[in-house]
Amino acid sequence: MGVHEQEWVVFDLETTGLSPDHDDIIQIAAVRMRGWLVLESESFATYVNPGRTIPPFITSYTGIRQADVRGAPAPAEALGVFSSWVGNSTLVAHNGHRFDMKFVEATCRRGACGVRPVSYHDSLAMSWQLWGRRGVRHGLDAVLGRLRLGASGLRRHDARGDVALLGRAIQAMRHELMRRGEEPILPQHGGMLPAME
DNA sequence: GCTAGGCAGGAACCCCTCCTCCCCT
Repeated sequence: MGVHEQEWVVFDLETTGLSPDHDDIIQIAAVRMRGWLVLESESFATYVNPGRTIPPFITSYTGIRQADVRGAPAPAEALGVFSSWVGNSTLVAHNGHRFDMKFVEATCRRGACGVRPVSYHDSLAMSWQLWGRRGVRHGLDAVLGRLRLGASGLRRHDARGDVALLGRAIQAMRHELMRRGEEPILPQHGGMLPAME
């Protein structure tokens, strides 16, 4: 299967903080892409109950309140549901190599769940390829700005808004690379998700 | 975009350790 037909799941996590070891997931959102097109109708979103108080800074940053996660599944359980939704697709996240997948793996470890291998890409690689690694910002806001992609009603730092924007950014970056006559180079990493039930 | 933590990757160097950069919430 060539990269063009490949099916991807673009995903994003909101958490109680930056440390995979000391913080927990509070929201998971994802959208499917096929042939470099975002399939808006095939999306996934859930709040996650971290089993503790969400720091005020995180509530102001993400808009996620304690009441939003009350009654939501625990982190390992939510990841299990997500894993089933992902199926055999390859995951993609922005800075996923150093952030999102670390949280996924730490959550699997803490939840002592059975795991399965999964492949993933980090969309930072596309930004590096397009604009050069050094001396250029590659955060999602910087990428969206360079691509002239506005938020258009989507809320940044809500995982649902972020995956919709990241999907569009990936589409636009691919378009920009093709315009230059380049194929996107996306290194494939190996990670894990909870085993599918 | 305030705050904190630490990987990954490179440099220097021959195997590690140190260092710096940058991104995520």
